[in-house]
Amino acid sequence: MKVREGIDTTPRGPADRTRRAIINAATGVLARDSTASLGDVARAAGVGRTTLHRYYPDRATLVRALAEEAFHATELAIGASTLDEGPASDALRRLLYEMIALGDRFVFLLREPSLADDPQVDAAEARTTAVICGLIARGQSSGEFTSELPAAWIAEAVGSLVYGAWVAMESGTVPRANAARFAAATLLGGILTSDGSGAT
Amino acid sequence: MKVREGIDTTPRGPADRTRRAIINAATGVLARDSTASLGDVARAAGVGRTTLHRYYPDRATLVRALAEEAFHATELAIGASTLDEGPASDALRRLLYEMIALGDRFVFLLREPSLADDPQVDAAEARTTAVICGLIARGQSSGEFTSELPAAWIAEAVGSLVYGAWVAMESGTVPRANAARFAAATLLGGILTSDGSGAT
DNA sequence: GCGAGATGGTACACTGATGTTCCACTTTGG
DNA sequence: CCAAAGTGGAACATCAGTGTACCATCTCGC
Repeated sequence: MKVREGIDTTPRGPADRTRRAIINAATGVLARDSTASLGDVARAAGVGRTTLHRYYPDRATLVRALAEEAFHATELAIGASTLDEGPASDALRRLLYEMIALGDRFVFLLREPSLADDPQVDAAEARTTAVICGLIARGQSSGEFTSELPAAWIAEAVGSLVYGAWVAMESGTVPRANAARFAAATLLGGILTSDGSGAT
Repeated sequence: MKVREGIDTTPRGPADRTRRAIINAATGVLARDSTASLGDVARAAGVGRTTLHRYYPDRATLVRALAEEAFHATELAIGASTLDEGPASDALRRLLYEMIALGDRFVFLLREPSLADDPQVDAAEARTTAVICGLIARGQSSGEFTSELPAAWIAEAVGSLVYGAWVAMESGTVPRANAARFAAATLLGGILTSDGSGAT
């Protein structure tokens, strides 16, 4: 039917609308419970299980499509953060905002067990990790970021905090509007007060 | 057979040794892949599937036992951190070390889907969260920790970074010996250099 | 109105995990 | 040495999720 799918977002008819609905709902459901049945997914998408299978014959096919979509969105988010421009700390802040805005789509990638040692996924993950590590390294060599922590760890911390922010939003611990700001403040400045220690 | 189990760690016979082996192996396997079959768990424990069922008739029973064990270990870790003593920042550092040392057992709690809305688990989680929030609040009112971030968010960040440290260790990104130190440095001080910005 | 496309529901076969039963074997303690 | 406890394997019934086939219905654009 179509040449490529998932790359351009123009809906081309009712079928594409359904496909979108499935992708979105499935990402949401599976991000929250990776053991959800396809029936659950179909119901969440407001679609019959038959229809779901018509678009994605396999569970594996569906998961793969979701992963590609999620990775694509992640790469867009990274692109939108213009990591090469301006101070590294500002760039990192932009990145956190964009990644947290990904919501479901980022968390799904972390939580879906079948993606754990998929070579395709590993490659995509390595690509995005490399970009983030590049930003960290830039910040380190410019003196903005500490060099006492390895860039790879900091990149991992970015992911963890984005995940933590999602969980906090999900559970209502933190309002959506504040999550990104909190995460950025924590990562960049830590939680210690600048002056050091406790005056009464 | 026994009055209570899991509370005191004295092995009372070969049966208890087996029980330990199952608990440990199961925690490790399920923390890494929550969809692992009971056959996988049994094999990892070096035990027949029959024996596994003899100790834990249900998968649900097994998971519950693992969760109780993990929570117990977490509470021990919190206790060992003596959160009430000394500067809050030191206490928090101790907590991070202890929690990261939990390894599998903490991660299992986060990753097992069936624990998601178990009331029993929620209650236990609320208890530990409250203790951690208490520590954060102490640090905030003493002026050690910033008051611009809600304590609940910081508590969430603690969990996220512990998780991130585990992932980093697991993937070999960070050596086990450094993980806790990195996580503590990140949380407390952030990644910005103290002087502010980039001199060449 | 009508045919093409899209959908939902029912029914069915299949599969893998699960939980149980039974039995033979090994180890342990007395 | 012997009984009791502990174990592993095979065999089995069950079940939920999965994937497929078929058909009735609905809604478009023409």
